[in-house]
Amino acid sequence: MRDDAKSAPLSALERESIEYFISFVQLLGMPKSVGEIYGLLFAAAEAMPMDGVVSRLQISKGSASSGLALLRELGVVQRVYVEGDRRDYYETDLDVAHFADVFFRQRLQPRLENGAERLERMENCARAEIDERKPESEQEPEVKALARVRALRSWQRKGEKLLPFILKLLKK
Amino acid sequence: MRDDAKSAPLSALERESIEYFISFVQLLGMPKSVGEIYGLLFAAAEAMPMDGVVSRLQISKGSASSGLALLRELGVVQRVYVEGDRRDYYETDLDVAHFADVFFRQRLQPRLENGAERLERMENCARAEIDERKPESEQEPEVKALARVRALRSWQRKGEKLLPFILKLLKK
DNA sequence: CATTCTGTTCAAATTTTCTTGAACAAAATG
DNA sequence: CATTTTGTTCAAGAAAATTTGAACAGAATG
Repeated sequence: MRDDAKSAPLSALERESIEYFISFVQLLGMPKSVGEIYGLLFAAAEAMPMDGVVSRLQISKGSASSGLALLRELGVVQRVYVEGDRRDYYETDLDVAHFADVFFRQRLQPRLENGAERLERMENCARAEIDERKPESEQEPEVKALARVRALRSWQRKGEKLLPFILKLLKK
Repeated sequence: MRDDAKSAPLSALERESIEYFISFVQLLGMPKSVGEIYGLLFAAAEAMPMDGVVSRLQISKGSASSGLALLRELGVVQRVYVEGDRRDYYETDLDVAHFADVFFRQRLQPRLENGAERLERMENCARAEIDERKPESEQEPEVKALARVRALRSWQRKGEKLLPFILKLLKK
């Protein structure tokens, strides 16, 4: 039952790669361990089993398992078959774009959609507040509120236009 | 010494605005309270003192103070003078873009720069590893590593090109 | 089949991040 | 000036996110 401290220390290249991807995934709001795993696999010339990930990065089996699952779900890590070995092996292709692509689709897009709904409601609220007070002439603040909602909507639209553009740029 | 529970409850519009900006700032990795404050100020027709923020949002003075400081630093909230009142008042203009702009400049840009340096080092490492083993003919994996570093660099470049474009689009 | 090996799941522990509130400084007030 | 008001800072507490590891399930092995 061989255990920890048994595998080669990380090479300089691997360390750099790992740090590169740690900061990358953190930018996308993902946990550090996911970046470590991806960085290791990216630097690795060969596909690697989960054991390898665990022993080289000194992380727990649990983290490795769920990190790899996530990366696989994102489509940035693939499982490969290695003849004569029962274990699953993992590798990355060179297409880092999936990462960003998934980020935009899964984080930005839902946010934008949810934001659009909320804006709709905000506009209704603002209008309702104005109507309620029509008799009184003290309409100022409510009108201002409506103007704000409209300003916000214009930003929301900008975001909505930006998204497909970014996605296109990521596709080569 | 009037204290908590003294101020009007949030209107529907304010609640929506607050939730809108909570999710927005969280996307940029900022704390919820910052989104609450911004959302309240955005919906408010009038400038508001820190007390107002504290009592309407039911957050602590500390959070309000540092949240407002951050927002001011980002340039998305301004301090305004109100005659006959000792307190500072705060308001937002309608330019939500600052937010995103700051995000890109302060988060993405440094990451890209740091990433570029790291890539440099990675390429050197990869080359060094190749040279070390030149005598042996078993060069395969090292060459592969170099190819990977180069692939990564091409993605890095894409990011670098994307950034100014996004910034431009945000400026109206 | 019983055993070993591989990988997943999830509750508990840990770490990180955010919030609170009390202490403080500075400025205004009377 | 002594007092009150306003706002900041920062250590301690609370909350949220991440990681661990032990228990488990299923597949391969002999």
